[in-house]
Amino acid sequence: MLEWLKEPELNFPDQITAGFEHGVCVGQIQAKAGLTQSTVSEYLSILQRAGFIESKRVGQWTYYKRNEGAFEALSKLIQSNL
Amino acid sequence: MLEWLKEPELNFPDQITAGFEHGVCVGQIQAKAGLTQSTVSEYLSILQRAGFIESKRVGQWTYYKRNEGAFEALSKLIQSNL
DNA sequence: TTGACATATCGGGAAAAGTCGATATATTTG
DNA sequence: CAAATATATCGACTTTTCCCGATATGTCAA
Repeated sequence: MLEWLKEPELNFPDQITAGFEHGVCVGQIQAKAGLTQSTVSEYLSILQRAGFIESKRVGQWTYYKRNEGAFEALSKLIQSNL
Repeated sequence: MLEWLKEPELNFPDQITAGFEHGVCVGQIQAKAGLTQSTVSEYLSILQRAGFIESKRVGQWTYYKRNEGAFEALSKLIQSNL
């Protein structure tokens, strides 16, 4: 999922509601993942708590997008401690 | 354990048999880890199969040391794909 | 070759992670 | 407000991972 969210336009061409400035909504991710709605929702919330993605509620949809800063920080941490 | 093996002289001052050119022996790692011999042995063999450490049998001892190349490769992979 | 020591492998139980269906909550529309 | 839709949460079950004791293998020294 994190890979997918690197290029939302490419990986979620079916998302019609507006643009991708807020990210991708749960339903789109679920469809692509082939897991149940509850599993995907929980997974996304874990990633969010870990700081890797951010969410924005817009109407009845929740959009998730990557928090690139977290990945940069992790990359540096890994580089210096691995 | 991987952290420990970055500085064997510092982390395993009790190892007396020769130097550290071959790495650290299982018993030393086990003592520091506080896990059973079998657990540590299995763990080390997993890390070896994954390519992160190398082993050298010297007499009745098996010495393990980090394979820095694997860590560099992983670091690059993470950097470019994260 | 036998006994002592170091390590490896095996089988199983406990803990953690992954996944699901059912249901709750939130939002929009009529 | 009621129905429809999207997402979140809960409890249970399954799968995977972790860790152990017992035992096997390999090596050294007497």
